[in-house]
Parts: sequence; C-alpha cells; structure tokens
Amino acid sequence: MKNLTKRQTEIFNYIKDEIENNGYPPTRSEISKTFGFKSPNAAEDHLKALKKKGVLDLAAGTSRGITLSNQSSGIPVIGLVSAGGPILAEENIEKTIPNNPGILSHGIDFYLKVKGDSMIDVGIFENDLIAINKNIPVKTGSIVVARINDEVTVKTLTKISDSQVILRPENSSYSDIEVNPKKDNLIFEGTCVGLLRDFS
Amino acid sequence: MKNLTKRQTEIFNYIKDEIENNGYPPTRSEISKTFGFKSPNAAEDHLKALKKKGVLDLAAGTSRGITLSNQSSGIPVIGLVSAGGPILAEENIEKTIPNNPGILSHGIDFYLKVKGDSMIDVGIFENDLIAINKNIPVKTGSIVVARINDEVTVKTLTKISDSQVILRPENSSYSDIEVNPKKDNLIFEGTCVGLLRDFS
DNA sequence: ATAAATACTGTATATAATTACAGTTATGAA
DNA sequence: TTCATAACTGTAATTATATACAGTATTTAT
Repeated sequence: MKNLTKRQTEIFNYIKDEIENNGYPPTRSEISKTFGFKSPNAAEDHLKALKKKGVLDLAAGTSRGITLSNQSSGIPVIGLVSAGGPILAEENIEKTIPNNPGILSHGIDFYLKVKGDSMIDVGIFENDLIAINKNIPVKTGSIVVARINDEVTVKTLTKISDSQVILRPENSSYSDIEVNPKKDNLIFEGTCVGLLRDFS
Repeated sequence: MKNLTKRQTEIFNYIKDEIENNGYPPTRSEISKTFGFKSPNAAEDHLKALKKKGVLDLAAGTSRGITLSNQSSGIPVIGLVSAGGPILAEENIEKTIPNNPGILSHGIDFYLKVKGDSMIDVGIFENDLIAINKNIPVKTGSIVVARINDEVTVKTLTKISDSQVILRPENSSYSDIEVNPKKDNLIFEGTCVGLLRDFS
C-alpha cells in the first residue's frame, strides 16, 4: 500500500468488499451512491488515484473493469521478523497469498511461516504457514503468536495473569516458558486460527 | 452440478476462468466472441440456462452481473466415502470451500477430511483437510489417496510396481501395507498437494 | 509561497451492455 | 408424432457505464 489516504482506503475496502460479496466490482455510480457523491466523476477521480498508487488496475472502456493488484488483495506471509519494528512491516513480508474469505472460520490478518519444531505435537511443522487473527482476544488454550522482548514465538497459552504468563511448547523435549509481563516486554500479536501447508 | 451439457460446462468454465484471471465476469459479447457466436443472444440463452440449473445467478440490468453459486465455484470436501460409488459422488460431499487459486502450488480437485492418526508423524491429524490433485501421476515419496478394495486410505507411497505396491503409514505404531494390484483392486484417487486446518 | 495533490460538484456524451423478440435447426423424450 | 430443450443467427432498443471537460475548495508537499 503506497500511503493511501483515509478516503482512498475507505473506497478501496468498499471495492474489495463488493467483489467479495457480489463476485464483481462496482461501477462509478455504485461507488458514488455508497459514499454520497453527487457526481460519478468523484469515483472516477478516486479510481485514477488508486490506479496511480498501484493498488488496482483499470481496463479502459470496460464496465466494472477494476482489477485489484495481487499484493493489495492478498494476505501477507511473514517470514523472519526484523528486530524493533512491527510484525507486519514491509520488510517482513515474504510474499502474499490470495485472500479467500470463508476458507477458515475466522478472518486471517496474516500468515506466519513456522520456524523450529516446538509445536510438532499439535501438528505444526517447520515451514507451515499458520493463519493469524490479530483481533481475537487471546485466551488460555489457544495457540498464540507472542513477542517476548522483541522475539517472536508461537506457543500454547496456558496461563495468563498480571504477574505471570505461561507459554507451552507442544513438544515434550521443550519446557514451559514463564514470563512476568511486569519485567519483560510481552506482546500478543494474535491468535492462530488455522494452518496451511503446501506439499510442493 | 445439475447435469450441465457439454457446451454449458464449457461456457461455465470460461466464466470461472475469466473471473479468476480478470477479477470480474465477462459480458455477453465477450462470451460470444470467445465461442464464435455471431449474436450476443446466444450467450444470453446460455446464461439463462445456467441460471435455471442453479450454478450461477444473474443481476438484472447489471453489466457483468454474473455471480457463481457457492457450490459450483467451491471445492468439495469429502467426508466418509460410500461404498461402491466414485469418491466425488454427491453423497460424499460434506460441504464446499471457496476456491482460492494460487493458495497452493498445485491445483486442488477436492479436499478429504482425514480420519484416524496413521499420518501424525508428518503432521496430518484427524479432521485435517488434505488437498488432493487427481491428475498428478502418483510417485514414490508422495502422500497419496488410495482405494484398496473400495476402502479409502491416505498413506505415503514407498514402492510401486506391477506386482507390489507399498503404502506406508507415517506413525510408528502402524506397519506398512503391501498390496498386490493383480489380486486386489487398487485405485489411486490422487496426490496430496497440501493441508488445511481450521482452529475453530 | 506556490505548485501539486486531494476531494469533490455538475454536465454531457459516446459507447458498452443487457435483453427482448422473431426466427432456424437439431436432438431426445412422451 | 409432437413437444420441450438445446444451440444458435439477426435485429433492435433501452439503459447502464465510462469518462472527458470545466469548475471549486482544502490540504499537503516543496
């Protein structure tokens, strides 16, 4: 996303939703009607701006000829996470996977490529992509993506209180990780809602 | 699919492909041009027939207003397979999952819901959905869906010859299955190309 | 300070697209 | 045999849609 304005983001998301719900993109009039524009040209201008910023493409003379670009419509796959920055920082995005609403019960904000074997007892293997939802409140029993002093880890959350959080690796060779949120910097990046593995 | 004719299937697949490639459905003229129709009404007739058969929906007065029905555009999930019939028989389809081209390296013909724990050492657990491609030739080392005397099983193919086929469960508690294709009825239903797990 | 970008209104028009009506030919079912 | 379905051709008309041009006001970079 090349710095879309607030309005442009709204319009882009509307187009995305329409495609998702109807199976085809909206017309200039439909966009205008939705946002209260009194002229279809307002939508036209927005589309041109969105095209210029590379998030979609317009087919000339073609009704509903709006094509979303791969990166803008897909879900990011996070590989290694650079220290310091947010998990969804541009440099952590390895690629994007076409979005598919309805493939899992919950929405997916990003995929995380699994490193190591700490979760093999629940069938999460190295290089699997786990689907993460950022907005589901973490709860005990869930597999979560946590960040302890900047380091990203995937574990089962078994206890959560003000002074103690326990993260359990699902592998008998590993021991539970105890964190004191008052001492250590602990952030939950999201809950694991699914898994995707590609046998290629 | 309610018994589409050959021509109807061709047209339906074309529409599906267009949506997949462009992000929006074709017009009557575009369909006509592709199939060599000299009148857009030929496409109109086909669309009406496809609507009547329930595989798509048409929005009146709306350009490119073609919406594929869930079942027709989705990928079937196979639960228990009834004896005798083909694996993709209507009665075996538990539900359908929206298709997501590009989510895996290979195409997906159907998902199979995994029963049992015979493949847990490679991270395939009960109730996981494994993505199957019917057309990739089975080869040793691949995880395959085989049918031995009508019974469906998922195993790693470790040997294949005219007189002996070895299927290996990926679980140390189970032993290899040896099949003589000359004696037993052995069919390969496809190769496993991916895995999908929903943490709901 | 000034140009460029953003976010629109308002009008207009060529053309893209849907879709009805009237036929033709072939095929399979009642 | 006769009727329904399938698979088209051909014409035509309404309307849906893209999109240019001319403005205005505000915000944001340079």
